[in-house]
Amino acid sequence: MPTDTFFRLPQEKRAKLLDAALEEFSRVPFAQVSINKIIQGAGIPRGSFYMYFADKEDLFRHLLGTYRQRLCQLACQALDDCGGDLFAAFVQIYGHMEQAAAEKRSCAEDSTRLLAMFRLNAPLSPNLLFQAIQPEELLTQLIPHMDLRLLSLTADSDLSDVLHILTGITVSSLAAGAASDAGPEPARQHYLHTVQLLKRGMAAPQPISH
Amino acid sequence: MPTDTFFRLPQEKRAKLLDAALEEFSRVPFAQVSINKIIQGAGIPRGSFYMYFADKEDLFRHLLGTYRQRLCQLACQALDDCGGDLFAAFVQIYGHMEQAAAEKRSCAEDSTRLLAMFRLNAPLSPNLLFQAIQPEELLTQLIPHMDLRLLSLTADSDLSDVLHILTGITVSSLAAGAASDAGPEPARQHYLHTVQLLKRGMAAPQPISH
DNA sequence: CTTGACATATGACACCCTGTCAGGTATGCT
DNA sequence: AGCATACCTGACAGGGTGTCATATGTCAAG
Repeated sequence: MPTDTFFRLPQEKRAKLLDAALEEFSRVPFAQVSINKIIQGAGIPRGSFYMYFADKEDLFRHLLGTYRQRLCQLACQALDDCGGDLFAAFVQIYGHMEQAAAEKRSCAEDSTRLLAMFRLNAPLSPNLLFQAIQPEELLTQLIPHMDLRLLSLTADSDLSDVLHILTGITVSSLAAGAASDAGPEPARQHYLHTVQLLKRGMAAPQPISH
Repeated sequence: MPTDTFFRLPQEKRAKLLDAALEEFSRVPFAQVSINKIIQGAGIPRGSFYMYFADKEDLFRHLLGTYRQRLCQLACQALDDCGGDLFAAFVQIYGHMEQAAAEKRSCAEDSTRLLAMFRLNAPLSPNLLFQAIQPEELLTQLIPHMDLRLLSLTADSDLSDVLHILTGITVSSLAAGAASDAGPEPARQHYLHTVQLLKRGMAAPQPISH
C-alpha cells in the first residue's frame, strides 16, 4: 500500500511517477523492473521513491489496483453486450485484451500500457494478479449483469469457482498467445475451444455400466 | 540446458552442486534465489557455476526436468490405482503433493525438497513450470494408463486441453493451499469441488427457450 | 518574528548480486 | 618435451536495493 505521503503529493508529480512506473513495467517483466529506471524516468531522487512505496511489489500492486477497476468496467460492459452470458462475455474480453496488447504502439495511452504490463507480468505472477484483481469483489460487482440461468449452479460457491476457473484460463491463454511465435490466432482458437470444454464438462455423460 | 562439462563432472561434485541448488530453491522463491548462496553451499568458485549453467533459470529448468520425471511416475501410478480415471488420479496426486509439501521436515529427502521448491515457485512461475513439465510429452506417457471412455472427448485436441486445465487448476490450488493461513483443508475442499465442476460442466444443461 | 514540531526531500553509503574474462592448471596425445 | 584441449578460478565492472543522517519546507502558537 502506498504511503499517505504519496496520496498527498501534487497531482503532477504523482502522475509523472506512475507514468514512469507504467513505462518500466510495460518494458520488462516484474523481476527485471528496475526502481532505478523508474526514478530516473520520473526525475525523482532515490530516497523519495521509498518515501512513497515500500518496494517494487508495493508499487506493482497499486498499478494492478487501477487495472482492476478498468477490468471490472470492461467486464460489466461485455456482460451487458452478451445478454448476461458469462462465457460469451469472457470471450469478448479476451478479444479486447488481445487486441489492446497487440497494438502497444500507442504507448501514450494509459490503458494500452496497463495491458502491456499485464501481458508481460501475467506469466510470471498470476498470484499477484489474482491478489490485485480480487475475484470475490469482482464477483459481487458482476452478478447484477449476469444471467444466472445460463449457468449450471448447484452449490453457493459454484459461481465463485466458475469465475475463478474462467479467469485463470483466460489469463493463461492470453499470456500464451502473447508469448507465442505463431501469433495470437492459435492461442485464440485454443481458448475458444477450452471455453466450450468448460461449458459442456469433461466427464463422459453416462458412466459405463459393466 | 546445462553444459556438456556439467554432465562430465564427477558424480560427487555434481551431486553436491545440485544438492545446494535444491536447498536454495526450497528456501526462497525463484526471484530471491541467490547463485552466491548456491556456490557457497556447494563449495565451488563463482566462475565454475557459469561453466556449467548459463544462469539461474537454466539451473531451475534442469531441476524441474528431474521433477517432471518423478511427477510422471506418480501420475502413472495414480492412474493405475484409480482404474484409469483421470480425475480421481489428479485428486490422488493432489493429496500426495500436499502431504509431501507439508512434511518438509525431512528436507534431507530429495523428493520432499523438490516439492518444497515446487511449492515456493509454483505461484511465481507456473509458465516455467509448464515449460519444464511439458504437458504434451506427459500426455503421451499417460494415455496408456487412462480409460478414455470416462472422458467426454469430441475433438482430437480435447484430451490435451483437459490435461492442461486440470494441471493448471491443480497447481494453483496446491499453491493456494500452501500459502493459506487456514491450513490445507479449505483449499483441498475447494479443489475437490472445482474438479466436480469441471467434470459436469458449467453451462446450464438446457438452454432457456423463450 | 521567532520558535519548535512535524512532514517531506535527498543522495551518499553499505551491501548484495550477477556475468565475464584473463590468466592459471590439468590431462592426454604425438 | 611440446602442444592442444578442456577445465578452473577469483578479481572485477557494472548494476541493483534499501537506509539514514542531514537538509529543507510548512505551519501554528507564543
